[in-house]
Amino acid sequence: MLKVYNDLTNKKEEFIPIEPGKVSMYVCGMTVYDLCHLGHARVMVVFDVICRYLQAIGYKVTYVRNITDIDDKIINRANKNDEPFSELTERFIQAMHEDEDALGVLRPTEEPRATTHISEIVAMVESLLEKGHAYVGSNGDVYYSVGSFDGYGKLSGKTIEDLRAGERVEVEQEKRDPLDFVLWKAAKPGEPSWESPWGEGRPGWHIECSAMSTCCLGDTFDIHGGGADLTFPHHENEIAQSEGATGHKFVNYWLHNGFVRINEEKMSKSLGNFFTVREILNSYRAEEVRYFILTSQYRSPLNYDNEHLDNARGALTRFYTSMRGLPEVEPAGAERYREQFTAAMDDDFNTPEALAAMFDLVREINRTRKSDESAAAAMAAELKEMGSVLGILQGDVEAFLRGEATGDDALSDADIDSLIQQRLDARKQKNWAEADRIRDQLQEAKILLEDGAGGTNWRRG
RNA sequence: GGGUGCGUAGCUCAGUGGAUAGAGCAUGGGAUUGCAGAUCCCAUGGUCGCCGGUUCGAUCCCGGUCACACCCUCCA
Repeated sequence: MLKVYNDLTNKKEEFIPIEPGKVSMYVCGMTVYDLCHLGHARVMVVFDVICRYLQAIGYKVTYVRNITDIDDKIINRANKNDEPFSELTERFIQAMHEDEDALGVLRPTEEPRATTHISEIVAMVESLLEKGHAYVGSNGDVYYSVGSFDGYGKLSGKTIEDLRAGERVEVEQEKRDPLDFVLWKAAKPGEPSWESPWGEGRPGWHIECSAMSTCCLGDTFDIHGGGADLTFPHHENEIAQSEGATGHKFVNYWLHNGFVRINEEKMSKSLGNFFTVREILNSYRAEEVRYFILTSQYRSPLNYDNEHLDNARGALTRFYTSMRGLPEVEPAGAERYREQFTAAMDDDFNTPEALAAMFDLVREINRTRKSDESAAAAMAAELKEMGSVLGILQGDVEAFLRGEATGDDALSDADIDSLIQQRLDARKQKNWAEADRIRDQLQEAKILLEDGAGGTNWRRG
């Protein structure tokens, strides 16, 4: 039985979809004015794994993740670059897709963009106006009237009084209440804009998610996800908008992932202490980054540290080493580990615990392979299948362990094979000094040799 | 100040109302190896933040307290 931690109730709850066998899920995606950083990667990987697991246990998942392709930051960046905003966003959408692909993140079912859903957004704003949840300011902005919505604060656990007490924003003159937020922003001269009943303008940030999620998944859907910083105000406002407009419950389960931290500080664009996915992929393999993300439960903070990425390499090496040299056969023989794995994932997608189950299986494979290679191979196939739910261990075993030659003076595979052959000859003659010299020489080049019963394996360390 | 979490092995993290609290890495020993590596076995290592309550029994539930993080402003 799958249980998920629901931020709406602050409890772990049994997951019951609206429609048996199907799951509708919406995740707040990127604002595309810059490259993805590790925080974005975490959202992508976490919800990718959630989606994969839901599919693995038999659900047909409709996974929608939006792209915010119009907002202040985009306009500012485009102005700074002196280019049309749409060129900027196209470029970073493409970059985002490249990063996702690199990280093995499966594409969502749909990736709606704000600029292609203006009519749905306008329709929702109109509906909110009709129902008395919104008003038009004299400057042409349309605002949501927070006080008109009874349930405001139910997701973030705040009350309107608390919010007033913590008020830190300059009051905008047009707003009737400082807590009100903009639904439709009137265009200033030269800004990109769309027609609306209230004049030329563009959507506010919160309304696009309400409009697009409702449009793609219906008034009520199963799961809404995103980073923890979106809980308030973004998701709170989405609830107010959607429930205000449709009169129906918006979302049954709210899931938020924790932050990536670096040096005990939140990694964020405003602090400028972020690593882009690309930078990290210069030093580490995508699978290592993915593994690193999965070593913590999705709601917990994730501390960035090179040492942790190095550990990821070690752990994956252990996984791949257990599969090395075994034939590809039908999975079998790992029932108890599979149960352990499923129990972990059923418990709010507990990937660290799921990985522990896989480590237990690795030991079992290594124990078994000495006496019964075909049984070990079947278990290795089980391991690979579990890995597929997490999006790891799908690569070629030898390719992973041997890695890629880097640098101009790096040895080619052929060079290495030739040196290994020379060493084998030396060993046959019990010329240990020469054998060890070759091994040390290879080790200088980060090539580690492993003598076994079936010959000598090598890997890059 | 308000909200939401969290505090478990040296590090990163799991877990549980009850018998010796687990994993990976790290450390020590053994097996294997020409030596190593990989692997297996064993071991070291935790007063489960602190105080109190409920209970036959709490690390786990409840209350309080301290520390930390995030949110209350754009942010994944």
